[in-house]
Amino acid sequence: MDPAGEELGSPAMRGGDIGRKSWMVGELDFFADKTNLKAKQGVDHHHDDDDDHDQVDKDQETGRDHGILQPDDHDQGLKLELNTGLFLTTNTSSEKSSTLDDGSSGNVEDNKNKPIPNELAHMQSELDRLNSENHRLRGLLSQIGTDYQILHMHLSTLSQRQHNQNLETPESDHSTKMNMINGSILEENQRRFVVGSRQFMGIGREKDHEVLHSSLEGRSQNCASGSPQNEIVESMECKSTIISPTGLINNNKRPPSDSTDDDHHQDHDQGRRGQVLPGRKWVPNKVGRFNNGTASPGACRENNSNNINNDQHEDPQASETMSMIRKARVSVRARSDASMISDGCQWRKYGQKMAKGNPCPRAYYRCTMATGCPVRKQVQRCADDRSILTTTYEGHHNHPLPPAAMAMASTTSAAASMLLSGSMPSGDHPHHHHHQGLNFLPRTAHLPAACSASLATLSASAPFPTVTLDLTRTPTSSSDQAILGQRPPFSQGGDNVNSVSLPQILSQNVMSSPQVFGSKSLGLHNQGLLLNSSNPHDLVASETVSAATAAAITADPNFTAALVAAITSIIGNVKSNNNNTSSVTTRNGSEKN
DNA sequence: CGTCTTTGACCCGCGC
DNA sequence: GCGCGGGTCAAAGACG
Repeated sequence: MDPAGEELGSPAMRGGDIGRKSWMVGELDFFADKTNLKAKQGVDHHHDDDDDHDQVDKDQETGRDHGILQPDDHDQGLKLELNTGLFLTTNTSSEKSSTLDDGSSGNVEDNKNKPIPNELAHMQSELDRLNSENHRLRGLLSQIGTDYQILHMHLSTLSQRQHNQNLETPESDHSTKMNMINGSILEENQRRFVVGSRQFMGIGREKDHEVLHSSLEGRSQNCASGSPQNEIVESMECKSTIISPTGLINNNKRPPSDSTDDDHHQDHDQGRRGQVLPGRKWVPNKVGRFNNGTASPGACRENNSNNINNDQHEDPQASETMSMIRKARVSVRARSDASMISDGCQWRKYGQKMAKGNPCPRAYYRCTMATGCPVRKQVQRCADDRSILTTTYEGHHNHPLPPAAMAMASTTSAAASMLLSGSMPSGDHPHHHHHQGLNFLPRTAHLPAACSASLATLSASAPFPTVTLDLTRTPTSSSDQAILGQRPPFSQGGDNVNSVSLPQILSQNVMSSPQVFGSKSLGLHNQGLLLNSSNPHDLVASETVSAATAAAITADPNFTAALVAAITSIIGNVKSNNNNTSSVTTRNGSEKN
């Protein structure tokens, strides 16, 4: 974490500031804070106890400071879950009462006659239960951490081996490259989910958290310095270096001359200050165009041809694939009154055009969090409904991101993962499909029908394949819920602590950004976000999102940004789960093989 | 004074 | 070859 980030003050950096606070939230150790736990129980069972009011007030303050749902959320069970960081208990009163009744054989009359001892007994039993749950989860977390480390080492080894093979045999098998790419995407998703759930749960020692965080940030930063450690996570982003020694399509690595420590410091300084340093300007895209494949369509095409022409060792199919990755776009539709959604990154407007067929101008922004970052985004209001804001992201960041921005940035990788599933590059270029603007999936898309038809669409229209996430639509159908609740493929067995569900995402972001989400979170949970699972193993499949909830979500642009990223990741994982099928999904949800 | 936004000009690819 | 549309550049003005 960048301590100087607290200096962020410009409007453009507030998103990053929010994201930074989310990490701070993630460092809270709810499990270690037994007084906190006790206090929560006091809130749960002693609403009328004046002695606890002070503590409740403290909890309220704490909750506001850290973005925790407030006790005045009428759902006390939910509050308890969030403060333990897990959806361990039911939030329905009936289920809660049944839980409490489990430990007592007495009847209601007995409770009336002996209210205090019974309540104490209940508290004690509840405390014991939570402690045991606590202990179990610690064990699970430890196991997950260990598994992750092992997996990461394994992938690193494989990646390194593959890297060496690629260098030895330039015309390596395309599928192998694809495996590397997809592997990196999956690994990235997994990393995010692990970290995200860890952050959400707020469990684990702070030291562990710091180690993990620094490790992750280190990997990200090391990518710029070419450390072999990064080749898993960054294999896709750094691939261009391997493919093209000329650097013509070097999308994410600055030229060696730029990768100095001074530049790193400058980048960080820029991020801390929330503005471009004096004397620093955006690298002209005449450089950028040849340095990345994410500029204008012409630049992309020019870039591709340059790349292919200048690297005789390049596998044309792999080159095309990489081009597709770089050109893949993620479009987000969300209702917002703001001029653009806040996604944690720092943007600079560089152009505005009137697009044909839309009276609303289209604004062009580029990321200014680091010199030469190739990421751009377009923001335009929908012609039909001007309350809908369409934001299209393109490219990959070449710098470490604040958590909030990291979530959104991941959409590109997820999009690439989706777009690259199957055999897209095998001569069946998406340009040939030309189903412009429809919810038509090319045959390489494996999203479940309901998902593609409602929440996310893949457009293979030229010149860029685009994933569109429509948050203006409410996921109310059971199939939608199934999609949103689908367990990520890396969630193993009965352990769901590293799986991420929509409500977890919601709660996570509620907790992450108190200034923005603190009050709204109450509305979210009161307006139909149902967390009605008492069994953690069934948690993911049992959640629904109401129309009111979706409305509340989409009304908040910041919230939308994080949500979109999370949904995209889930969709990407759903895709991975369905990777053995090949289907075409039409707008009405029917599926053809 | 430095940074950001605005906006007209320019470049490029594509379709006819 | 020409026109159109999308995307970018860069000078000038606005802003703090």
